[in-house]
Amino acid sequence: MVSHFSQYISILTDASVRILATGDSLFCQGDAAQYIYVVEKGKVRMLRYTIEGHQVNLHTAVAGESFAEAALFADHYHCNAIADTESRILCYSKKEILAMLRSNPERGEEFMALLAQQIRTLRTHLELRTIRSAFERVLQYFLLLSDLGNNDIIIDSSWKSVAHELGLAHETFYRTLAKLEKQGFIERKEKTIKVIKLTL
Amino acid sequence: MVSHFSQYISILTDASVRILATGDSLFCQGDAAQYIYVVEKGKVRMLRYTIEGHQVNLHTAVAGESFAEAALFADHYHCNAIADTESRILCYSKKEILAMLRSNPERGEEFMALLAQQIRTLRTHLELRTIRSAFERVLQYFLLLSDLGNNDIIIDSSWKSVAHELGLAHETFYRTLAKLEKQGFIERKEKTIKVIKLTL
DNA sequence: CGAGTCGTTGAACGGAATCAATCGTCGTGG
DNA sequence: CCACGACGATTGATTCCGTTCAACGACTCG
Repeated sequence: MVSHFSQYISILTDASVRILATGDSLFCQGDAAQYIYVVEKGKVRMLRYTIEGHQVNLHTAVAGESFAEAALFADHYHCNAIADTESRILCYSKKEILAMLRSNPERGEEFMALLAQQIRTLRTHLELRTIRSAFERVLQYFLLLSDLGNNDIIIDSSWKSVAHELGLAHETFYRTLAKLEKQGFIERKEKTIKVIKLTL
Repeated sequence: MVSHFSQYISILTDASVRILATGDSLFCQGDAAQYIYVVEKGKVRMLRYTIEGHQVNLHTAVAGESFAEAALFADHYHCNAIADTESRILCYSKKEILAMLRSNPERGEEFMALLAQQIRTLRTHLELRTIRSAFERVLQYFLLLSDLGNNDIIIDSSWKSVAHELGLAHETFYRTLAKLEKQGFIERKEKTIKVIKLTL
């Protein structure tokens, strides 16, 4: 989720800059993978399309995050990236990055750690998706967030996007929130702060 | 999915061996992460538990695969690993692996590629889970498999485990298979070979 | 030859998606 | 400044479809 890679990547290599308007495409599935990216400002959403044309969101990278790192070791991108809002994107050449990682073992290790972190995050998401019940799913989501920085959870994104992240219709998510609160599992102060009450 | 890491890891570092009976635990969530592993024989399933005590499978590593690589960069394991069958496991010390990766940039790069591959696999799984309709989900699954080695797909695992991988009840999966065949999207020769007919 | 499991199909249930409507807020432009 | 549109948050009613329970044949394994 959080990427610290962007913080040192910029020191070592030159980046070109791309400005994207809302809805602009950065790359498409199948394009030759030449760059990896850091969001300086804005939001970039990665998605694929099903046969019926439905969109499937893979990830949304926000300011400060790098993305498409996995493309370092692939010939082409395996998804599409479009700007969700007006965005400023730093583009780092794969070749330069690879050269840097090769010549600089400590940075290489940091990069591995970044990849490992992403794997953990993805596994966690996958774990959530295997929970069928919306109630259990949302509860587990909060529990996972809570044991990182106990008790109080602050959600900075909109409920709607959280619902989407959890793979639930937003209506279902709202209802589930209300149910969790009614049954005393959570408490909601204002719209952004959360407290977990029970872990049973 | 497929890990080639195991093939060269054994050349460079010594591994201790653990023999597990069916149901034996290799490590538990929260244990200090000291080793990463390769399945020499058998199957090891990684899982977590929800609050209600339900099991959530994260991954099943089979013979030849490495697993828990992400733990290289974590203090403790974030899931449980238990043997699904009698298994023989090679255990590699984190410290030694890290030292090897540090001193040997090419191997480090291979390892990064392995992690990147896992990220791609996980993303694909996540993508599939966001498709609500069982019909589309299964179809998309076959399409993803087919554009790796076009047309014919050979499934080596049981339908049941595929169903589980897709997050579907096996009954639903069987029905969906039949429906896909009836509508001409796929063809089934015997139980293991598949042919995709339409991509519309 | 049972015991166990996979593959398969039928019937019924439940719960999440979907459609729909309301309210509040925020930003935008006339 | 206010009207307007856009969107998030919320709740109600209905539909749909995947799960679950159940039963059966085929096959393997001990």
